[in-house]
Amino acid sequence: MDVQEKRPTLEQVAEVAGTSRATVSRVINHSPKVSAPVRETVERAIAQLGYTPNRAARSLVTRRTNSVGLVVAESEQRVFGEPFFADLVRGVSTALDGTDVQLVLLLNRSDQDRSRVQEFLASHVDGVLLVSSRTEDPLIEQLATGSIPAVLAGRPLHTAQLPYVDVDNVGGARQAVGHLAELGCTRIATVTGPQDMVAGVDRLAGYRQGLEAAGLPFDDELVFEGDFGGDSGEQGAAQLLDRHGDVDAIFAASDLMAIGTMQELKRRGRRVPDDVAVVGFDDSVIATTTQPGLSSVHQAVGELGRQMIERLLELMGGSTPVPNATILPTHLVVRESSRGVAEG
Amino acid sequence: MDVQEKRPTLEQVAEVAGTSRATVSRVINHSPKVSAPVRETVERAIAQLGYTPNRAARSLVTRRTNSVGLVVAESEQRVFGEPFFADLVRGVSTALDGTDVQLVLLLNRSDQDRSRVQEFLASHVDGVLLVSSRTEDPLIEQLATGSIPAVLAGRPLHTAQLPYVDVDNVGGARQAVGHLAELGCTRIATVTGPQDMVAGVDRLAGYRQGLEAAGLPFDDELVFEGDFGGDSGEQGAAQLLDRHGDVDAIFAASDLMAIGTMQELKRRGRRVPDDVAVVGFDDSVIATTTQPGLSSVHQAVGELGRQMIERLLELMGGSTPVPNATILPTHLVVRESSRGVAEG
DNA sequence: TTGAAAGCGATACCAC
DNA sequence: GTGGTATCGCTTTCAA
Repeated sequence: MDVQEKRPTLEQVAEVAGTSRATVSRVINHSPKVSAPVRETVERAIAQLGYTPNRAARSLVTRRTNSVGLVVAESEQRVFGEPFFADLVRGVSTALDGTDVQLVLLLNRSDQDRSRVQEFLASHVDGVLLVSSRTEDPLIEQLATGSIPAVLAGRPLHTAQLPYVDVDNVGGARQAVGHLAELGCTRIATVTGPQDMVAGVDRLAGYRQGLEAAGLPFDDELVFEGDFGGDSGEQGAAQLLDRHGDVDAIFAASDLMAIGTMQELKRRGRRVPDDVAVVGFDDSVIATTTQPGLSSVHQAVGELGRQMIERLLELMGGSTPVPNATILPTHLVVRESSRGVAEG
Repeated sequence: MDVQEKRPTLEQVAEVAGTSRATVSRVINHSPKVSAPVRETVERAIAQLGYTPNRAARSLVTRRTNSVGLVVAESEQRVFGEPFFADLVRGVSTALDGTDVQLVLLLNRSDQDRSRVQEFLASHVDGVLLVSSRTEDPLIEQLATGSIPAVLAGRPLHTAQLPYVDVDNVGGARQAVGHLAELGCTRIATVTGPQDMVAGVDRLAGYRQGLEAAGLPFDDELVFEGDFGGDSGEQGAAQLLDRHGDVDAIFAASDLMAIGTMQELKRRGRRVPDDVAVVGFDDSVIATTTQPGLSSVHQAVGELGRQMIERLLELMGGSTPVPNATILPTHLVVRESSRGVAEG
């Protein structure tokens, strides 16, 4: 019934070490005000008893929990589709290694949950990492006005009240389009992401910039708004080709959409890359499993997690919460779906 | 600098309600020994002040943390590859909804970490979910002898000391092979998983059972041991075909290996499914993105997580830890990679 | 049924 | 430097 083993307390360590609680506490917290010999004695006692501090007792007085919450808007297909989530967690977890800060996971599904989550956060974690691309998420606003340190994954669309870390969506998309242009493509279409998500908006912006840089005109009709899912890729390709049969390249804002695109192209007898070159975004595992291999923009998701923790720990350490941004570089990985078009 | 807002305490609630701490505590903990009118007054006061109990203080006296740890052996390609991890977390998280038990994530990478992790678990969580297919993981042994409730994801190979939840790997594999046999295939090879992981062992066992049920002979030479990764699928297919050119079906113990297999087949000019039918295991997203679509054994990973939490909460509630097993059904999802072989 | 009071195990302030 | 001690917010006897 009883969950915990009887663990030694500060008191007992003190007794063994022949000193006081206070001193033992100082040793544990690496206070400089302890003489070397005493410290040594205490450390021996600690080792001997296998003492570890009771977190609850400590939290009670310090008013800190030594844990950070990773809050994920459960609705996020983008987050849960593909290795994104696993990579993020891995990055965060890696960065937390050796800090004795623990990671608490919170998925808030419904909007009803929000107040519960919010309440929980306020009293049970020292900091928050928020993953929510729904640009209007009220939680963002609440965190911004609240007193608890928070860092966002991804640029918030409206508020810039909170520090955030994001990958260079614009740059990645621009690079992808530039690459297609260099290949000699002149009718470059795009299946873009939802325009109420920043990643969708930014990748579209990058697409425009890429066209501009290549001296190609922007054409509304060459844009299809998908939802990052595979089906919307198929629909997108279908619609784009119906509208403009001369499309010779498609930039899809996600790998899943890119794959959908390639499937539709195949269905229509268009060869990839010979007739239509395709580039995706994410560089997920599946990009390597397609036939032909999918060129894609790589984003360092693990690094994203690592950087978020770094920022957060800074804030928790007392840095003034200047809303600042960290943008991680993205780069294009070229595979067969966009290779040898010009050459071939 | 200060992380916490000034939150109301029991004391304050008591004052507002015109009663004592003790009574308020009873109300909060749903003790029956409180008169209706008093209870009502107290509840009003709680609502008015927006009171929520301080977890640390509570833990300190109850010696329970109200949190469970999800421990994942970081090395697990199988766990982090593909949606497995995300699905599992989602399932666990769903099951925890409304329990006020929080989920703490622990990835232990190196073996050195293990003692740290072990120590942490002992003092900071009320229960443990362990995901580790390394059959000899010492953590299993330690948890089995320890006093903290634990549930395993997947059948442990040697010890049956702990309750576990697993998917029906054997049945799924058997079904896959049976399906291939029904299609008329008679030389059914397999690219199996590592034989030091239970999932690998069980899926191979299922393969054998499937052959037997179909009246087909088992042949060592038709078995290649992969590592669940895509590359090993390619190697496997290559080696199997080199050994036996007449292979007319391949059952791969993971989707990634199945895809590798299909790539190698294509490279050799073997058509799927016409020349060689292929079935994978996992039924992950990528199974739907291949050309042709990959038939695969579906496993309910989310349900796995849900069931694990259910077991764990039972144990934490005081059930005697009878090492028992829960096996979740798997089922085959047929797609093009194994369709119309007999018919066509 | 209700209230007073004794801890739970740490931290941190205050003397020495 | 070191030791005593009040304190954190809650649960839980023990009396009343």
